[in-house]
Amino acid sequence: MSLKKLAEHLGLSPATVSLVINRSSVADSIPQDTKDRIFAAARKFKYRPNFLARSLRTQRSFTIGVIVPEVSDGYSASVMSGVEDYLLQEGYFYFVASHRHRADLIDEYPRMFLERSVDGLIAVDTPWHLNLSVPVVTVSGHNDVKGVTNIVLNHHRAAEVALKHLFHLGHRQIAFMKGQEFSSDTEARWANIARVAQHLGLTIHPRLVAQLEGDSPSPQLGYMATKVLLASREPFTALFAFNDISAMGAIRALRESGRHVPDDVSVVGFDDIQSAAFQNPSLTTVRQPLREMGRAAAEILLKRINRPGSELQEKHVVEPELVIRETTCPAPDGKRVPGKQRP
Amino acid sequence: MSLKKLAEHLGLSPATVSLVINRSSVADSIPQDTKDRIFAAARKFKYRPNFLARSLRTQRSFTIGVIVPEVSDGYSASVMSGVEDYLLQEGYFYFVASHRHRADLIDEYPRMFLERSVDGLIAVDTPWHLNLSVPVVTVSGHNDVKGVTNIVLNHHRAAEVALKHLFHLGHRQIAFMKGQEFSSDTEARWANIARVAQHLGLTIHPRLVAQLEGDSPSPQLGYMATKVLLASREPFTALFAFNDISAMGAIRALRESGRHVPDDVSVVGFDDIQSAAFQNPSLTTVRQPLREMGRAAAEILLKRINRPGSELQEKHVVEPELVIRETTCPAPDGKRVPGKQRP
DNA sequence: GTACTCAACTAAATCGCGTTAGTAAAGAGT
DNA sequence: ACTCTTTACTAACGCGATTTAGTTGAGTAC
Repeated sequence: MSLKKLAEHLGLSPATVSLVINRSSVADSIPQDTKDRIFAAARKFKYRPNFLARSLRTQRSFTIGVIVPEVSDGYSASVMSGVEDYLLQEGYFYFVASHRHRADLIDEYPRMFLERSVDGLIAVDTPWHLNLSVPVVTVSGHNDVKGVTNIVLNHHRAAEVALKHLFHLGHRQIAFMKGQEFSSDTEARWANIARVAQHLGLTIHPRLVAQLEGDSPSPQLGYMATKVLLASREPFTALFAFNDISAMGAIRALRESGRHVPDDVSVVGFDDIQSAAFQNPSLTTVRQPLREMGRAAAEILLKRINRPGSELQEKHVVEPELVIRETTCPAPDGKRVPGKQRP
Repeated sequence: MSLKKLAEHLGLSPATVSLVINRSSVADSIPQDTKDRIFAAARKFKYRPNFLARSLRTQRSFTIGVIVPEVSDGYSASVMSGVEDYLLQEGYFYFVASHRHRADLIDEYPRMFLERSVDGLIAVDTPWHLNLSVPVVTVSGHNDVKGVTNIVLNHHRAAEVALKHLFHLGHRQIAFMKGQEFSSDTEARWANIARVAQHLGLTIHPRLVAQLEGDSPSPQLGYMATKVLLASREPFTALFAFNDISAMGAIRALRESGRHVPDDVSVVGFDDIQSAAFQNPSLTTVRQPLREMGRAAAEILLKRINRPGSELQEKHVVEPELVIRETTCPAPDGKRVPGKQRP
């Protein structure tokens, strides 16, 4: 059912029908009963305007593109969930594409999105350097491209709550995991850990810093990184993992080496993915409000699309939250800071 | 950059440029050097045909709609990953929408997809009854709508491998979880469990069947269902959970009640999601090839879109696989079937 | 009676492309 | 010299809407 046929059936011109259906102010002078007739016919024939045609004409597709490392990864999926929540509610749809860390795809997909006339783009945990003709919002990462809004965690606070927690439990020999270089969070996270450690008077032993190796996040990466840590024979009583997934692998490696979690080694994760609470022992972790970050990304993007004039918000900072569960406890050697430990 | 401008710049008509770029056979008579000029100019101006216009004209959008219960749920996300894999490779893009079990959205989203001229639809774990004007493929579930292809697990085999495993380990008092009614898998799964149990001579005690209650899959649901099971005081030595997520909750509930997994109670999950392998103890589970199911869905859908004449494949069955890990062991009461136990 | 206003519409252009039917010019055949 | 083919294109319509700049007829003012 097209506008033209509907108009023909009504004995009106397509123009009139279009104006009425879109509630244009030009249609103000059209009498109510004509309008009613039009609406009635539209309902009767289940008329739905063709989005392609409308988008072609108006140059607005009400579609946005989302690029993520991998849809099935819990991090991306949680962010997407928030993005979707807001977009659908506002009548927008979205395309998704997973680049799987392939540089060519990271370049290509945004172009393909533009080819398909998206009104804007959201990039999740993806290094960004392009300057496109549509608004772009990135989630996570330290992107300094002019003109893109960045939704980012307060990394300083995240490092602070985690390290202070461990510090107050008496931990002094703390091992760390560094994320892969391609993750846009890696750098900011690490810089802040270093800063907070210094502030607390903690020294980070270089042999207690393990590098996560591998493309797709999997417990396996944390497992292997922890094996390296253990092989160095440098003692540690706590481990701050890069994320919950790698923490799971780490716990397994620790356990295989005969260490008990948390009695021998405390472990702190990052993200607070769903299953973190149901690990055994349940995971102490720094929660990132991923859904909220996705929602914020979508909201800010639509704002920028619909008010092109307004000044650009370069950063939107969200706050982490320490979720204390069962993988952390006082350090075994008893170097407790008097009066400061928490139960 | 549009066709028209490109043509103008070349001193040719848009028709010619279009024919050449689309490698139409009508362009056979056009000399190679003209073609070269056209391609060179297209590259120079980075000409990309406008998808909206092309789709409007050809009535093919190279876009498909995917409807899932919730993108951030691992099950949907894994299937989507497979779907995406195939679609992008074939030059298709896709919309996603999560219905979150709201009946109105399950109705509305497919309509909105059609409004946006998708060439086909994939529904993941979603009850289906509509008969649409485009090809539809559903993943999982027992949909008997004429004209839709259904990608489905061999549920009989799934029940068989799980129950035989437990049976051969000596388990006779086995507890079960039934999925929520809205999950399209629930019925087929349960029917087959009953069938296999009967075949093995196992009786299913009605008080050892717990119902999962709640919309979004979460360990919490399994936790609560297991609490109910325990409250019945009916003894059991094994538990077949509805999925891995609920198995995680179940293990916690069992542990809280003082039971040890697997020594007191063996647990079998379903799906084999990523974190199943990294639970402690790691989860024995019936693996569903979710990615492959997604890929198959996409592949079959595109086949149906591109060969509208070909006869309809109503079902595509995929095989489950038992992954034996650490949550199952011989039954404590020693009712082993001689010569049949596996280590 | 003329000019002006207003209500109720509509014609026509446009968005960017695909496609069919056709045309003009050159060459080939007789 | 005439017809026929072939080559190398192009005009024009349509896809399904939106939107601007009118048009028409009735009513009102003077």
